[in-house]
Amino acid sequence: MPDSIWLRPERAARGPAPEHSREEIAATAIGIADERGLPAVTMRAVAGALGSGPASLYRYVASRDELLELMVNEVHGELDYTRLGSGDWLADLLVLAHESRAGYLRHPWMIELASTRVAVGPSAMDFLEHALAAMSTLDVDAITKLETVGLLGGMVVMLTRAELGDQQSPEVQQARAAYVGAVAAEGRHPHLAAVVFAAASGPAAPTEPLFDRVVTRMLTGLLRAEG
Amino acid sequence: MPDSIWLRPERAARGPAPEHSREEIAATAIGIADERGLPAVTMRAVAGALGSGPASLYRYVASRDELLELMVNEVHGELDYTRLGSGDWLADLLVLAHESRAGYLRHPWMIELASTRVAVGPSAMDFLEHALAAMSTLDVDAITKLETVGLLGGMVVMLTRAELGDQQSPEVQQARAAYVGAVAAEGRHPHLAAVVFAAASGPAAPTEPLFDRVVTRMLTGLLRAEG
DNA sequence: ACGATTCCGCATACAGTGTTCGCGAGGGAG
DNA sequence: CTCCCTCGCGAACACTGTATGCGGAATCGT
Repeated sequence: MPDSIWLRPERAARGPAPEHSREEIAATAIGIADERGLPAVTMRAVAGALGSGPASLYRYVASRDELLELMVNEVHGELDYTRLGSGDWLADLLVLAHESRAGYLRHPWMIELASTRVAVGPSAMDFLEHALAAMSTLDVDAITKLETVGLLGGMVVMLTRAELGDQQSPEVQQARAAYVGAVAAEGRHPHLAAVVFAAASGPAAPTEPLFDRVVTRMLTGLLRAEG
Repeated sequence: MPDSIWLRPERAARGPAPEHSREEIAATAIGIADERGLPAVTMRAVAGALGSGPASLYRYVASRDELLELMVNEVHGELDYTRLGSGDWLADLLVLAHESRAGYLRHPWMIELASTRVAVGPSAMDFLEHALAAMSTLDVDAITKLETVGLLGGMVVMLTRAELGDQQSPEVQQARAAYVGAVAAEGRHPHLAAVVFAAASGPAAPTEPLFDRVVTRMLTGLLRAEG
């Protein structure tokens, strides 16, 4: 029995009205994730922030996964599409990429979610529609366009993750740095040692131009007329 | 206190010898993941397959995360670098990309792990060393090369995930398909509807050439002399 | 050769997770 | 008004990862 939360009515036809809306639940969960990270988004925590017990949440959501879907959808709903319609497909796709990136920067935990699951909700459908609209003048078959949107989304996730840096705890970072340093000092990885030395002296390169350059390269490569 | 498993000696200086090796533990966990998926890799399951209790595993590994690190390292150790050394940096990087992809295809759960954590272990260091060696003749600064390796790895993950298709359970897939169909039929997403229609009629496009094309495009874009 | 020391294996237990069951109460449709 | 459906939720279950403390074996220093 196919059962998507987006096909289920938010309010039942009969009976008392629910005390919370999906939007409110999503916003509450997002608040928790923003300030304490994704692992803190437990059923108990969200229910508690809503002022009720864990079991009550299951009246709105069939599983924790669906709760996460609600959160992702809400963030996708924050995106702004008013800068579209330039007439240039590449410019429009870059706008979409930047909007997407902005969402990830506002809610870093979204990166982890976007890396694992493919967003399928009302807001994701709107995003997809806009992306396809941007490519509507291109003479490429529909499936390629769909793949392009998928790869573009993945690329934004990758680049934004790199931009945000290591998401791990300081102890893990320190442990890894110690190990990499040991390997570099050990002498059997000369190229690695050179990079470690260079990274220790110079600061991180500016990431802003990298984003547009990489995305543009990929898109033009994918959508070249020759297919 | 920095504490990486790769800096900890596998066998202590004194005391009895451990009954299992890290390699054996990793192989056991990999076996479980291969046949029952990553969530089935619990401390109890791995310990049970090794013929002991859960607490024993913690003599070898400080946490479940470290167990996963062992698994990732083991798979990276399967890669074959004998096809390198062509003299052409792009060809060599493509070989590395294909080797990496082969590892993901052999162990699909690796995709999920690679999406979340950055691999840092002996085998990952070897991979990195080979990648940097391939780019050694290029006149690009070291940090850019490092970024390139990271982006290349992420790209391979993305493409291989797309190649493997939806990793979700059939019920979830069906539910999502039903929802997308409903949105397409609803009429307010014309471009989406067109793609859904096209996808329903034609089969999936050949992914093989896509892989090389996308990777090549990205690499040449990143490593252009103009930087 | 022989203690002293150090580490291994493991039974047990704990805190915390997602999730289910079953009930009483209250609102909406007829 | 009445019936029935739905909501909220206390309590419990099956798990998870992880900590503790112990007996005994292997190794080192002498």
